[in-house]
Amino acid sequence: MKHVTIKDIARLAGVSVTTVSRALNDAPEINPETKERVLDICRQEGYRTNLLARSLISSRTHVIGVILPDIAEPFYAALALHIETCARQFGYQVMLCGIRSEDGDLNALFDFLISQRVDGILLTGAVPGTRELLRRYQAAVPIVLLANCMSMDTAWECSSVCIDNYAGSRLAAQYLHGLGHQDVVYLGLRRDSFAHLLRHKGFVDTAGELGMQVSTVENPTGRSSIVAGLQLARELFLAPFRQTAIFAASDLLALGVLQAADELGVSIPEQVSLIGFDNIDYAALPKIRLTTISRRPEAVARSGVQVLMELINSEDRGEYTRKLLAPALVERQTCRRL
Amino acid sequence: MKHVTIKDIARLAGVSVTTVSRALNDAPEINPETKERVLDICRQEGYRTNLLARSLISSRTHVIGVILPDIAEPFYAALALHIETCARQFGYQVMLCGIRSEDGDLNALFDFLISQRVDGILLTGAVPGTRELLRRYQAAVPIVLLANCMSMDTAWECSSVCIDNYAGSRLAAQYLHGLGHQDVVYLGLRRDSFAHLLRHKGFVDTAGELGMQVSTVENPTGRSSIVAGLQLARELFLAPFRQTAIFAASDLLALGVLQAADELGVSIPEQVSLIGFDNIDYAALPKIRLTTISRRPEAVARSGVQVLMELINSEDRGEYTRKLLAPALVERQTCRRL
DNA sequence: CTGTTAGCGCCTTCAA
DNA sequence: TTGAAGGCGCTAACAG
Repeated sequence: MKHVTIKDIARLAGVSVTTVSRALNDAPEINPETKERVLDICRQEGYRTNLLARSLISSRTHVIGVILPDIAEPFYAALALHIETCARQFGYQVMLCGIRSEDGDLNALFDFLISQRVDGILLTGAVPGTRELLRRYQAAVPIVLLANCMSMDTAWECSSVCIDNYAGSRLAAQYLHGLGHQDVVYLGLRRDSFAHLLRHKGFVDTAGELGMQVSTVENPTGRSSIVAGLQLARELFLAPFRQTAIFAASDLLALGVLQAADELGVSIPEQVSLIGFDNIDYAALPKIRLTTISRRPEAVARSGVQVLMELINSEDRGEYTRKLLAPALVERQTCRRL
Repeated sequence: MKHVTIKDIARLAGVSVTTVSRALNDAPEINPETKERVLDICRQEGYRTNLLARSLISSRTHVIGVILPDIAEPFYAALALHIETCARQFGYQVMLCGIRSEDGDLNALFDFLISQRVDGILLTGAVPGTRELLRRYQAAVPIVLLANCMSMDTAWECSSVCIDNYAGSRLAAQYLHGLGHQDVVYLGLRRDSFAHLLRHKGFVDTAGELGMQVSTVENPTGRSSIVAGLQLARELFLAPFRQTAIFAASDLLALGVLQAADELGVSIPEQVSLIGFDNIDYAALPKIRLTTISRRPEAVARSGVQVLMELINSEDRGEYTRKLLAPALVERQTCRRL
């Protein structure tokens, strides 16, 4: 592919490359007529600025790198979509990078992005080894952590944006209490995840304040999947069961609960109310209609991009912004008033 | 952000930049010891090649642009994921660009990508104005159309990879016939979409050959959404209804059909069998379990990347590769044997 | 208003 | 085996 350069245009227009450059960047010191003539030739010849060359000088690429754990997961897909939309409003392009758990060589990915001279990086999800990554790369490129609640620990020297997991569960507890539920189960506690620990604490604390009984079912599988939810719920439903509501630690678990209920003839919400956490797209489906807590991907994305932009445009590093966003209750049809 | 350059390293190592360059690109003409010493200093100083500079010379960025209509649509999310995985195997990074229908200025997007000097572009989905785009940009950058069946028309001078929509419906018809269905409905024909026209033709042709009756319900809404499916199916179920199976032109329509059936007490598959088209993630959900035709995003992605790589590495343009991939039947629980 | 010169960071001749 | 010089396409001084 042969590309037309500023030099070609200069030759064709009979002017110097500087003049062409000025025309292109509408600089003030240029004769309007010359400018028009030059621009005409540019259009005619299909000239397109070589951004590589420009970035080489300005050391600004107007590209940010976005690292997602898995774009096929609906929450991250939504996040990606909104990041892109928002970044574009700032004149930025997104370079999207997925990491699969197997070959997850994040170091290589960071090296690549920095070599590519991206202006900043959005690292989403709670990736193992994040701290190490920050220590190694934060000096070389602005980084903002997204949807990673560990980063809210004051010991983490970094900027981050995350939904408030604690407040989310609080919301769920208050909602169930408002519907008259007194005896509920928290299904799917994962001790390996900081986010889940927070969710659990928020729920238990609030339920306690409101005088509700809560029994916790742990999820030992280490994954919040539909099958995990299915298994946990089966055990729950097969034993004598007095609780009136279930708070599932994630929507996928909740879907598993729905399936178990189906199998065992437990009707939701008539016999048991169910509320999830995440508000993944599936939750809105006709046959699902799951009441849940939204992690508000759009708000997280917008805020994350903003924080990153500020970081990019600020001179002094070493000052970090942290945002904890309020989650939102999405009421659908899996909870009923007692 | 101050970056270490090859020059800094040269100074620190007491050699010339050329030598450093040779060490970095493991060129043969260099003393192994010098090389080690230089590389040590590079590591120590956190040197990272400036790919902008390198690309400026090589005029290869090892980046491809991928344009998606909507990353939040499960099919395209899956496509993106696999494109990225596959491109990486070729040593390529992906620059992902979503286009929202509103501001869909594809010309600007193409200009940007070309300015960014991406080595090639994957344009996915059936975007209006594709022909015009090809005419304008194909000379400047290798382009491959993905999941756009219009491009299979021989009048289109371009490379493309697409699932065989005709064969997909054929599969559906044969499957229903095999189960003993003789009288079926094709639900959701959209005359504005070439893909849908093909799906319809494939179904009707095959049904005819097999001696089945097929009645077609058109979808006038112009969108294959859940609500569209819901409305069409309501009308269908409320009138006297003798058919034993429904082929929905897309999975979203099928989800609408499921909801209508639920509402009106029609049980699937006991009273009516249902088969969709797409195999979106939702289709596999516990409470859905929709039998459908897969568009095989992984295969489409892999093939598309391959074709693009060949195009990038070949000298002569003007020769186009087209691939029509075979779809696959995904049997779940919404069809029954008569 | 316009052109000349220099340089961004790197690679590639060509000489030493 | 090493280095010096030139240039990729562009912008930014500084003269004219």
